Amino acid sequence: AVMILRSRFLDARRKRRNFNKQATEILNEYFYSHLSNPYPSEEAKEELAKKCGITVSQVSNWFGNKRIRYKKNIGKFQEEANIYAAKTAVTATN
Amino acid sequence: ETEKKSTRRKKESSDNPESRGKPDGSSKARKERTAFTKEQLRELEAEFAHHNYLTRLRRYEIAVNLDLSERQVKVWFQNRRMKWKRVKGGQPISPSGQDPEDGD
DNA sequence: GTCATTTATCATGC
DNA sequence: GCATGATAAATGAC
Repeated sequence: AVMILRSRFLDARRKRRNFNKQATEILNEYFYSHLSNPYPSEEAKEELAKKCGITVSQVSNWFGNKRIRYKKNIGKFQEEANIYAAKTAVTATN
Repeated sequence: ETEKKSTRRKKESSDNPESRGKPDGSSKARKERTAFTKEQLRELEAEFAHHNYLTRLRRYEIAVNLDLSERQVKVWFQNRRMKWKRVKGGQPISPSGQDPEDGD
């Protein structure tokens, strides 16, 4: 019974703009090549942010969203998981 | 003054892959996300404008007044402080042209 | 206390 | 119409 209306005038905030294709590419590469521990360190975030042309906060947001959305529906991300897994040969292969 | 945000906590490798902020299966169902009313937010923000920090007495008074738990009031102030730091430290001055948007 | 994080929800893009 | 980025309530580590 959530009868609480957020506000009459929905906050004109949250201006969302999609990232570049290559930025998403970079982020996904990192995510799927560190799938066992998708938690980039602070400096890793800074590096990703620089490479993607976005802020560190945006990198954190992206990983936060990606993690939970991946967890909630792994099946939906299987295809792209394959794609990026093939692109990167890192992870724990020692 | 050369000091900055040096030693940031790190907890990784050589121990527990899990470092921080990860609700494990040990916690009971997470509380449903409460949508605070405008009045509640108004009061909270008004109080925050006076004091960034709460005394226990004040926390109790506010909780009773707004019909919130003390925990909710506490957490709200914590989150608010974090947000304040973010906004304040993010862009103290506008380089060129202001874009006063966003900011929940 | 701070603070990265989880999670739901919001607002937008297309 | 969902995909996606951003925000905020809630949690847990420290």
